[in-house]
Amino acid sequence: MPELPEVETVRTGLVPVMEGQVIARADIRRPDLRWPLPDNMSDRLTGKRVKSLRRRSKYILVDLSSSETLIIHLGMSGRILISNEMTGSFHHSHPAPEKHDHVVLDMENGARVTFNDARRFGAMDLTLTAAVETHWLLKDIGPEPLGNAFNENYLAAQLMGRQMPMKSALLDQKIVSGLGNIYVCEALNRAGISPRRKAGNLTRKSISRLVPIIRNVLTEAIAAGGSSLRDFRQADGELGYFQHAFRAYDREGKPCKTLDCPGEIARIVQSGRSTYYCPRCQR
DNA sequence: ATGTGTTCCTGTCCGC
DNA sequence: TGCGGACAGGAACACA
Repeated sequence: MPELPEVETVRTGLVPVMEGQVIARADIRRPDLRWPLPDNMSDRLTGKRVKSLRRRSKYILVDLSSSETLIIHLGMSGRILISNEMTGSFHHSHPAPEKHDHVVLDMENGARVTFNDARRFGAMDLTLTAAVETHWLLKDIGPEPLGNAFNENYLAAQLMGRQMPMKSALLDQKIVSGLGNIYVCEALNRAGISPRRKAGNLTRKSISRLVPIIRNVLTEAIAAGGSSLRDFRQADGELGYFQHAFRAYDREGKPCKTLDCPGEIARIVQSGRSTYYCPRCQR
């Protein structure tokens, strides 16, 4: 579930259970996700208070009282479940861990935060809070698409001279960070820009239209709680319904939703990933 | 420097 | 119901 709007939704869901709370117990159930988990991860989390939960691109940043920050990336299939102690039995307890529950954090308030990731493309690391921006995973990523640094001038400069298709350009986290396959398709459809268009060939006018469209798509998706695809494990945080607003993504063969456009959505493959677009109105 | 293809891993869905 | 192949929200890495 992992583009910017979904990650932001997860972050928002974690705030009430984690912020200001002490991590009472950290159960690291396997030593690695995409990469090895940090050394002594359990000890470095246990007893630490969560000062704040931030997001950078598709990363959740958990700032701890120890001056360290837990960096979390959900990869392709990562999700975070929140559970509370089951009452009614004499011993209050949580549901038994499920398959692919790799990291389980018990908060002092009784809430349990479980990181589940079947494919294990996700990642976690611990680093000094002061050094988060220079962490190897974060140091080269581009500006936040909802921030001021992402604007017409910036994007024009980034796209200038680029031969790659627009689809690839917007997926490139160095150009702008946080977009993924869904929201790139959606933004390009709304903007009437073909995903195959060479990035360097966009007109200035086209770029000036695209920037606010990207912002709007993301903002609307965040407001909808993100998009829920095949999995909707009801963690607080993944109740999204933006998938109902898709105009292109996963709509192959269906009518284009652009006003008065008689076209239908096509699916093509670009650098190994599905692209959905309307060949009629996206040029 | 740029752009593309491969790779990591597991689960699900679709056609036979 | 089983089996094989395609495909899945990401992105680092190797290579032209």
